[in-house]
Amino acid sequence: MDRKILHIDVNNAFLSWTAVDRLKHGETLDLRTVPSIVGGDEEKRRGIVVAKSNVAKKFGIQTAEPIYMARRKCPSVLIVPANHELYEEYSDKLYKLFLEYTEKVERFSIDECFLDLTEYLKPGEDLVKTGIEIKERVKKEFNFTVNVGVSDDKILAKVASDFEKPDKIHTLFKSEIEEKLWKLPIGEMFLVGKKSVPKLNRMGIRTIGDLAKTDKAVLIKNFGKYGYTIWKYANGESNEDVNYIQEKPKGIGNSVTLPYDVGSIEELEVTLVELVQKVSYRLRKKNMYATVVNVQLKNNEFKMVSHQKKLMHRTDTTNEILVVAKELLKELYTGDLIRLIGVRVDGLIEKEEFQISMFDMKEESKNRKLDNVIDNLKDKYGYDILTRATELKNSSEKKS
DNA sequence: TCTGGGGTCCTAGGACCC
DNA sequence: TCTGGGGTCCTAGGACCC
Repeated sequence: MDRKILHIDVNNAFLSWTAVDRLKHGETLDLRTVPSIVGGDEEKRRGIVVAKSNVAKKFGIQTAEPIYMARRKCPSVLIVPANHELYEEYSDKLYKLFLEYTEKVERFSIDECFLDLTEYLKPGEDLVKTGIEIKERVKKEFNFTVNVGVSDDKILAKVASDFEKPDKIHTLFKSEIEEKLWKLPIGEMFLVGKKSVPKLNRMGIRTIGDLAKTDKAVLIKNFGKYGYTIWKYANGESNEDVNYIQEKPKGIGNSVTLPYDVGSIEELEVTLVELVQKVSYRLRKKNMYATVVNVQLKNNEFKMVSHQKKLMHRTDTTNEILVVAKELLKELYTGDLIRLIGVRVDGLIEKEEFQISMFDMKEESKNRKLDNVIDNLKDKYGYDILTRATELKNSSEKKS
């Protein structure tokens, strides 16, 4: 069954949205017309390029590279901070516009959607024309541009939207793969990243066409399930559906690169508490319980380690998660200098409103009441309104 | 000059059970 | 004198995406 799919991707999303927002607030310079980047805070050792303007790209600046490198390539590059609330606002606007065309919209990331128009085009309406219409409407109504990929296969639509940027529409129907897809280097394929490219190259696979024509049994032997997946993608046979029903998250995590390498567990615990508070707050906002807690550390040599623990019973309270997270940190910590610490909750399950076990009522009630009070204050006055006693203690210790 | 943060999915090995 | 095999659950690590 052939589908009618569009993949729509915002060009330089974070940078474009920042530029549009600044223009709206009276700024006269359009960031998109100069070498500019959205970057992390260098003083806090988070200095990487998050997004770039096309002008910055012309200087060879690449996403995810350290800002100092970007500056070396273009000393006059303008650096603006990230603003996730703003991005969510623009992402929502875009999503709502897409819903005018079909209810089958999958939000693949903050700046990318798949639209399934299979059953939504009226007689005489054309998929490409609809794609052009959406592209032009976004430009006119929101003042930023998108790329549109058009196909009868979901993954091919995604690959197509990546072809030539910005503000372009491309088709990549199954009937066009030999001509348009197979000549491309293997790394252009969705899911083929920098670790897989050399492995495939060693097997003599350099283009997507080489991959498509390789015996799938050989790929499965060498890469397992992944080998079969990319073989299907290369042959335009992903057959994946547009998942327009919003799925519940499977895990929630926060991590932070510390402003300096930390060599004591007491100091790590201070950040651990903050992370657990943030993660458990988000968990409660989603109305979910966690069944697994996970702690990660990255040392000053960038080596990542993690430990996780399945809980005896599901929970959403700060204290219960914190107790386990502290145990995991103790297990993990070997005395290295630590650069990053992270906390995740996994194995999330939805809260059933009317089935609260006796255990919850007895054991959790105190924790839950405390969390409720704190959450309500955070909702009302902003997330940073409250800090725990441990954090206060630590900051006063530091001052003295 | 020094490398972010939020996710998903897969694999492999060990424990444990029948 | 040697030591099954299948299934599930749990954990650690890694690849990939934006």
